Amino acid sequence: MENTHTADRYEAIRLRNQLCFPLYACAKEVVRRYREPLSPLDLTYTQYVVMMALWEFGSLTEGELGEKVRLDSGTLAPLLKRLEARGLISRERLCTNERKLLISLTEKGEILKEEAVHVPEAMRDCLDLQEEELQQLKQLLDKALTGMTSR
Amino acid sequence: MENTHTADRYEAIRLRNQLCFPLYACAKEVVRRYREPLSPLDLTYTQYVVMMALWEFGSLTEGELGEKVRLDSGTLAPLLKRLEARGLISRERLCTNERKLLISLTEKGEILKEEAVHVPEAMRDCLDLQEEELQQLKQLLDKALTGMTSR
DNA sequence: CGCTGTCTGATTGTGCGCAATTTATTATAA
DNA sequence: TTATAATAAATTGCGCACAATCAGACAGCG
Repeated sequence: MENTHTADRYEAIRLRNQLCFPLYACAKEVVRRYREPLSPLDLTYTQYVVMMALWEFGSLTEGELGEKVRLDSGTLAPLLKRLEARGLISRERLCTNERKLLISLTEKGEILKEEAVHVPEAMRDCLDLQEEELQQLKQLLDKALTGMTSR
Repeated sequence: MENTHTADRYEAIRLRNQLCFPLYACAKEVVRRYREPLSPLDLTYTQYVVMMALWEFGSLTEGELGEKVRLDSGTLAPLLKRLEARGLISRERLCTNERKLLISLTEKGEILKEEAVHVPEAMRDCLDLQEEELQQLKQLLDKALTGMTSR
């Protein structure tokens, strides 16, 4: 027993035994593969996620938007300024509460949604997994994420 | 049919229907949670991954190391310089091929391995999943990663 | 009214992450 | 044996990502 323990002393810090490393590597690879289908829209993956939130939920304050896409103000503020500079969104203070910044789609931003519907098709076969495995993976990730949010 | 198609036109770009978003969000959250257990070692998650590769495989060229941890020279070069500046690794050109840069652990870097063995314990309950689910998740991610690498 | 504390974003600083380009070295081929 | 091509890192440029800090706005209380 002691022997086994000694032999396995470093087993837990082997790369191949990590769960988080493939998670981290897989996420990076997927984001990298979004680049091509997103290039006609001239959006990064993160910008695409932000736009999806706005397409789905309409106008949101920066805080609400940050919750949806899980980004803080340090990332979101400059990103939103870039989207505003391109005329895709507007940023305006609420008159009822000047602290809050309301993010809304411009017409140009709304129109971009039409091009965006083709992105998921282009990404369909990105992960070489069966339909059942994809669902299983999504379910596990959603569960993991929920578990981490509530703690 | 046409009706259904029209109604579901934007279904695929809803945040909640994305597979890649929870993957991306989950990976970020996990990396964030590594911060605390890694702070005694004064390593970022990426640096930890690089050190794991060196602890496991010994000396590697920058190129080989990059393959193991899936990082390119643009990320790796400055990261390795920071680790070298802290005395954890050495960087030296091979005399047989001056293009290649051999990365090796210093004694200090080797010693850090002893502290690192406690990191996985601290992260054990990070993901609120059953043992079986964790294995399933790892298996799916490994498969997805393999599938993306070979294409 | 003025004080105090909280709320909401903005800013700052450091470190990835990666495409694209550059530099230096080695291999090859005319 | 020079040209030429391939290789391996380094550098550049831009955009996240996030902790920490800052600043303005609001709410509530004396």
